Amino acid sequence: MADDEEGPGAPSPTEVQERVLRYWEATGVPARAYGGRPDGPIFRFTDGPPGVNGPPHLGHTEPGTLKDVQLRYRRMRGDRIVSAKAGWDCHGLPVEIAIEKKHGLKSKREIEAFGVEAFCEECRATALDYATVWREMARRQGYWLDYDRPYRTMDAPYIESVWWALKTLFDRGLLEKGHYVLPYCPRCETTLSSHEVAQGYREASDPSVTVRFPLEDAPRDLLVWTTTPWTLPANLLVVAHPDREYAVVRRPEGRDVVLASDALPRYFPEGAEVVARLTGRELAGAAYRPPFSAAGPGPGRYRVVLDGFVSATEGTGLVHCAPSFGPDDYRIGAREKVGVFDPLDSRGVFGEAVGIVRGRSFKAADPILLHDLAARGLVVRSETLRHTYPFCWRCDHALLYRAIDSWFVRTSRITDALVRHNRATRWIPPYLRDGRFGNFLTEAKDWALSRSRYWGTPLPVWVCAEGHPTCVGSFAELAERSGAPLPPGFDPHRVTVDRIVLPCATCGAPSRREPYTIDVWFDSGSAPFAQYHYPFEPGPFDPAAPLDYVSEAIDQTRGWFYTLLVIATAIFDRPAFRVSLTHEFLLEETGRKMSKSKGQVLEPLALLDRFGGDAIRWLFLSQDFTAPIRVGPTTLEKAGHRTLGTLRNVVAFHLENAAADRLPPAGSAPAPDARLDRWLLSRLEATREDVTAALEAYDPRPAATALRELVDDLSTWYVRRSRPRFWAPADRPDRRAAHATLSYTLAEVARLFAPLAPFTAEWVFQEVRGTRFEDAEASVHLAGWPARGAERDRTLEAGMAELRALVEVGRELRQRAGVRSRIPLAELVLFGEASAELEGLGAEGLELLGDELHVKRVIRVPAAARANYPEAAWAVREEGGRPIAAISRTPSPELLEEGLAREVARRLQQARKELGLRYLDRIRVTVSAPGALGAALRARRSSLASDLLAEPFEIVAEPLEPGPDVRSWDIDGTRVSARIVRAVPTDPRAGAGP
RNA sequence: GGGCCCGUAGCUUAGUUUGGCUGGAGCACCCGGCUGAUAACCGGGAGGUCGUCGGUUCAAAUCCGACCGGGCCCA
Repeated sequence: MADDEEGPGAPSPTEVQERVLRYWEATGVPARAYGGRPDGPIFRFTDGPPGVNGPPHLGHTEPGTLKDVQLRYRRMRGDRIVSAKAGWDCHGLPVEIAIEKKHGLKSKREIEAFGVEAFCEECRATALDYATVWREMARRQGYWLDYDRPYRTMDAPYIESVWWALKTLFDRGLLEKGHYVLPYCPRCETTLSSHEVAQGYREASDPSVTVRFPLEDAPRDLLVWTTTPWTLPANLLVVAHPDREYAVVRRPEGRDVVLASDALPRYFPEGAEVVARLTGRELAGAAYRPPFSAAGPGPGRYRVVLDGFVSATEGTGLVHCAPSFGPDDYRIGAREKVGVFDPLDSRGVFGEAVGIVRGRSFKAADPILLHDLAARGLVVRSETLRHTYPFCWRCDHALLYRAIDSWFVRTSRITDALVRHNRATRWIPPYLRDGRFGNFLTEAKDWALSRSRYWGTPLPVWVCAEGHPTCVGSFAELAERSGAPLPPGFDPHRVTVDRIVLPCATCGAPSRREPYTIDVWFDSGSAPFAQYHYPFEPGPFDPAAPLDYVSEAIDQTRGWFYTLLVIATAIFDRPAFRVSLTHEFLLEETGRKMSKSKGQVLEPLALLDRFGGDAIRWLFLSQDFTAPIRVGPTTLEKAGHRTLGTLRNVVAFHLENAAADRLPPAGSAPAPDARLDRWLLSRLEATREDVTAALEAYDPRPAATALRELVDDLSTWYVRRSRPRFWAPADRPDRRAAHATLSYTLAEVARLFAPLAPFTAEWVFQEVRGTRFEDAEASVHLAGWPARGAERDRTLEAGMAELRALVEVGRELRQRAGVRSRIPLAELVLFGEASAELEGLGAEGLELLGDELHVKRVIRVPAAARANYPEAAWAVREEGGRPIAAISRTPSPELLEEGLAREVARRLQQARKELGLRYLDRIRVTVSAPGALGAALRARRSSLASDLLAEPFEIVAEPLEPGPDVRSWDIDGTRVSARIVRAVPTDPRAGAGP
């Protein structure tokens, strides 16, 4: 700040950020800080690995901020961070889809023609395409992790650890093959897990049709409702509810129809003729003609069966059942032993079995099938329904549910343990534990783990012709079982691993690898141990210890949080994490959802450049991030302003003031006498307590609030009230005490801010301590967390709060008296007994009050007679019918004069400022003021001159000639003008200027 | 249809767990003041059916119930 290029005032947030980044990078501060103190208590953390084959959006800065606050706090506290590694999620469909697009590949057949090995190589090459952009975003928001040595889910050691985990599950009977109905993406030609599906629900229009199923042995038709006409060719059964009543309704247009009685109003006008009523049970067994004959005959097919799942609120109470295409359908089909019929190929296209839609994709078959049914008079009603439907979370294609072979993690067998371990974790906000997350656990379905894809961790299971599985848990085991050493630099991906044939562990017959990769969420859920190549290499991972802290967005209740818990429970039988801090998504400034697919994305790097990382951090931290937060240029502009901007300005004031007399930074904690100083130190300690408690509790919100209030107090009370002390000569003890107190406080404030606003905090710390951004050791982030400071003086804090309330009362009285603050008033009277707290401030308190309100005398009158203070002479404030305070209304001529002289002084100060002068710049002044005002000025000439650093300071009666150096004002009807000239130019360039 | 969360001034919100003074504050607006760091600050004004209705209570933004509206998750 001593540089002459830098003018007075605080630097912009961007300047602060640039300066700090340069310092950090030049001296290597982050690398020293990442891991915390090597011998400190362990703080277990894992960064959830983002997929980085695409660019980040602004929303990704929010979890980074919340993680970073806690990590910085822990480091300053002296903890060892395990681990401080960044991680990248490298596998999976997002990467594959990018390569498919690049080469115009449209199906798995085309990928195989292209060559799986080459395809995977390209996936590997592009998986981290945007890692540098992500890293840059972290850099500019001040998210400190080790990005030089990240863990990567595609690395061989990582995969080996995942294999170890899978083998552990396999040995415990928790990894099995099954044939179930699963969500399936026909474009990607693979199954998805339920938590992947959960990410992709959206509004869609589908047909809603009611179709006649004619009964074989009665002149009646069953009315069957469906929203998926394409499943009708696969129909094998109709399901009725056993206990509901069904009605047989006479229809003029054709045969009688059967439907649930309570569905009648939805289909027919009141008064429809009901010819019979019967229960579902009585319907059971009735045979019908299926709408299409594709599936062909089979035992038990095409009859009414019973089940309780039939909905009472939708449809006809008679449900079409195609066992291939729905979980309930499958269950009922299996129970009734009618087999399955699936006319679709792996791409969801109809084959030969259903001639009229052969070659059509499943959804495209709907209108053709409906047309055919209508032509046969079987369609009773056909409408369009808007409802939520699942789409592929990565390629956006409509999903279907189909029965298919898949490998499962049997999460349904460990539900109790999942629930128990979840109960031992702390969620912020707390309702997630038993709410959204807890509910999901109790309903946990088996985790469909396998994917029929290419770029992923290969499922380490080999199967012989007999179907015996052999699970491999390490590369050594693979080599041993296969009887041949693995090639040097063995890469476990497809196709290399597919070529390895093993003897079956059960029967010795040759076994081939199951051609699946696994769900990428198993990769990321393994991160806490796989990043250390556990259990193959020594490392800090402790199988008994949950992570101390994770933080992600709310959607991860179905994603990473979930897979972490499943894996921790199934393998280590413990909770996955002690504390989860979960935030809601960001909204655009307009309140709309931030969408990555719809363009209009706020470019995070540009915004971070423009407003600085601390602005966006503060935006998240000072609001309730458990609710959606709106972000945009306008909100960011304001975000850091109030608190961080004010702090920068206090520091700028302090620096300039200290530089003026070359006062050194405070060393240790000062022990000042002045009440104002002691009050500030007490407030500082109170804030330290609050911030520490908040961060100990993992919730930065109260910390941000406490810091904001401290900065407010610092700026609007401490500095303002201390101004005369700061202007005093440098050898005055009071000046030194004020300086030391402010210097010390600002350095401590910097440490308290460091976890939340690391750039601003670093700048404050360096500037206030005069360390000049030179030495890594001097970084605030290596400075340690503030220890307990001076004992709080709660009486003083309360007394000062009361005093400030009295100032507000006084201001109101002045307003009512109609006298501007610049004109001193004679007397302020306080009525009644002072509180003990206020009493504690002593005479100094009253002086301070008088000073602040510009009143010559403040007295306290215990027992007041209201009549002694008539309205004409006094403005009186009453509360509850009793007078609280009174101020004398009318200033004497002397007071008036003093006020006017002050007014002139103020305008001259204003002029100094407008001329861009610094504290120590001297000026030459000639003031023209007539009559009494002139006399008043003359009487105060010497003090005015020294205040204004004006020499000479002349006062004349005659008007000044107008000119460029002359300003003139009208002060309460008196014409005043002044010529102000810089005495000695401080800046050579300014001196040579125009 | 089920679960969870939310609804306080034009906007952002504190207060709700544990019922109690006149429901605070910031931004924006109007009037006034102050200002040798500040896009700062201070006083006054205007702006509130505390989503609606009902209940409990001496007392309800706060507790209970129903409903309305919004969001998210799941069927």
